[in-house]
Amino acid sequence: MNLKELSAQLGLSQTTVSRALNGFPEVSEKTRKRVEAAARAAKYRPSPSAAHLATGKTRVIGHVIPTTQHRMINPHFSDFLAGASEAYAEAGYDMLLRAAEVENEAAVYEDFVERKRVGAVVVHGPKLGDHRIELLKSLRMPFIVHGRTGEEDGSYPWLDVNNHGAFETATDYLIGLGHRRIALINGLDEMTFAAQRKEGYYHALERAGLEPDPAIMFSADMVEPYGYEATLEVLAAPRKPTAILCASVLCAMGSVRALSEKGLRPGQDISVMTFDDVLSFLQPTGHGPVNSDFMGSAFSGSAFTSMRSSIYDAGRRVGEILINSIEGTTNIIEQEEWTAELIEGRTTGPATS
Amino acid sequence: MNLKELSAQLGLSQTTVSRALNGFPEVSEKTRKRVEAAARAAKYRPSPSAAHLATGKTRVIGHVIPTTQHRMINPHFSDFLAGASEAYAEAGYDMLLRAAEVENEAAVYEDFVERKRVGAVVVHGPKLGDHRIELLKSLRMPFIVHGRTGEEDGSYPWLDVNNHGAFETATDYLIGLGHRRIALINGLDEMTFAAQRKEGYYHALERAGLEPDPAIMFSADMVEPYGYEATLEVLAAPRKPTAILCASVLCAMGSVRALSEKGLRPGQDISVMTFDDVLSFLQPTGHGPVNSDFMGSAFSGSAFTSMRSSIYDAGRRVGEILINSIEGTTNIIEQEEWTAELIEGRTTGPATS
DNA sequence: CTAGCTATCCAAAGCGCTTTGAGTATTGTG
DNA sequence: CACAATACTCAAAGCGCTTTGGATAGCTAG
Repeated sequence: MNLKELSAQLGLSQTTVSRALNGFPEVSEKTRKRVEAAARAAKYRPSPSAAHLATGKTRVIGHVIPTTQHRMINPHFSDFLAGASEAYAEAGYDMLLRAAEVENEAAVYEDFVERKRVGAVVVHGPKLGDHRIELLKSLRMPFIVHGRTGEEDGSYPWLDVNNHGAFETATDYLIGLGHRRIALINGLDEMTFAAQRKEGYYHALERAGLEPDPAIMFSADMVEPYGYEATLEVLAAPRKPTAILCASVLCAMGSVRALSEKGLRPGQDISVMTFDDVLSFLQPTGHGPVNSDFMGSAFSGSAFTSMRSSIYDAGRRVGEILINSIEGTTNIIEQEEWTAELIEGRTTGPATS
Repeated sequence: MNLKELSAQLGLSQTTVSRALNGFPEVSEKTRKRVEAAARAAKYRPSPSAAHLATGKTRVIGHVIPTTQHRMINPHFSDFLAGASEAYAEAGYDMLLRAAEVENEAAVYEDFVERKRVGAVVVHGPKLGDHRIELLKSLRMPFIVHGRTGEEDGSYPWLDVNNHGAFETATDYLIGLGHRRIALINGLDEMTFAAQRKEGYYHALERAGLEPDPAIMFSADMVEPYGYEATLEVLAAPRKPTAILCASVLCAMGSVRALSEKGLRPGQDISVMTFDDVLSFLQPTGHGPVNSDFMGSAFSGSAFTSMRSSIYDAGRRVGEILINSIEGTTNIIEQEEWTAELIEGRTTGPATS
């Protein structure tokens, strides 16, 4: 069923039907009702391609997913996507995913613009001084960044968590427990979030009169084996740290694995603290297996002492902001900083050695 | 730059330019070269919407992601998507994601068809006797299933791993090590893959003259806390099993966590075996942190004894098959069964007690 | 009673592409 | 050399929608 058929069936022109359906004031309430009823009955749905061609607007948001060794389609990324796609769906938008090698990401954006493939994009994993921001501005493609580039010039929209503050708070917390030597298992240094977390960590150490030690600071993609290996190194360090601060619960899981292999109990023999993105596959299900109730401890739920901020919620909110900005009348550049919440779990305790 | 401008610039008609670019034989090789060069120089790219409108074809593949408590956008799902999206990108296709509640999935497919939003879809997480297959057939929407519905009637395309065989092999392997009591931490019973795995497990037990015991069989969404909780139950069982068979490395991680909390060493005090989807965030990075080389053991890489089949590769292959089928001339219904590979790790050993 | 509004509705153009049905050179054949 | 076949090329229609620029009818005001 298309517009032509529907309007023929109603004995109206395409113009009137289109206007009735799109809420224009030039059509009487009576006919609008009639049109809407008929459209519903006939299951009429306008073709997005035709609408796009006619208006130049498309209700599709693009995301490019990088395809390198640093495969970023990891649980963090996918939880974010889940949140964003729900926001899109509620607003009648769709999410378009395109895989591309990192060095080709610019070409993809150009393609998006030239073909008018999407109406906006969200930028993932911003680095310090990320080129993509300028590119998108010059292409006049609406966008929002999940994270920041480091330049706080108010010139582009973003949503980010207060990484600096989160790691400063975490480090303060550990110091408050008496820890003087705290290992840092961080994300990749070139990523803004990791750089800012490291700064927060430095800041807290400095205020406490502690010297940061590069020998117990690590930087890599936040995967489980990394947390494991880095922790083994930490344990082999000449002066063994009494606490470990991780950038992701994935690393922290690896860390705990290494510890238990060495017979160390987190929270007692050594403290482990982490940033917690509330990854969905680590949450208690609320369902549980057939013969068990499940609302107990969960790995990331209550076990880890952590700085918590849901990346799923961030995705949702990013979607909302983006859609508001491309639909909305306001021209303000939204920048939203979330504060991670300190959760006291069972993996930290007073410094022992 | 659009077709009209480009052809004006070349002094040719739109017809000729379009045909030159789309490889029609009616245009001389000389003009084709000239057109291609000009198109490249002008960075001309045809509008997908216009092409769609004109041809009725759209190079977009739809995926619907369910939004319930059983949040399926988990690492399994996202690794699959990563693989598929790469296959799409290479073929010039895009991936469209739409979030929907499970009970609304049918409505989404109807919407896809009615609006011609996508050219094909891939069906995730098939259940026994899944309704979606018949729906898609009746809607005449090309599709492929990742997994199976249980009906092996050759009437629809799918790609799946040999779940039955994988769990039969795994169980055989454990029995071969002397285990007589093997716990099963399975996926959700209504999912075909879980049902088939359970059958494989039953089959092997039966051949060995062993009685399956519902008290040590679990069924739930395959998340980490589930593996943890189920393992605690296993350990509390009247007659404690000597081995645990998990449906995902996520469960297995939870299982190992529970074991180490109880002071049990996997592979020595108790055996743990799992299906391994080769999830990307559990693989060794090959990069490693600044001060370490990383090619050591990885959680899922070499540690677990497992039945291994990459879900990322499956996504890639599904993408390829689907694109071939919608572009191709052949009309055969592709059905592809992969065999999971037995990997001997360090989490299994002879039965002890 | 009629000009001037307002409230409704409509025909047709246009978005950027593909494709049908012809038209014009160009070449080969008897 | 005439005619048919071949090789290129093109104008125009159409995909399904939105939107511009009227047109028509019903009312109010002068």
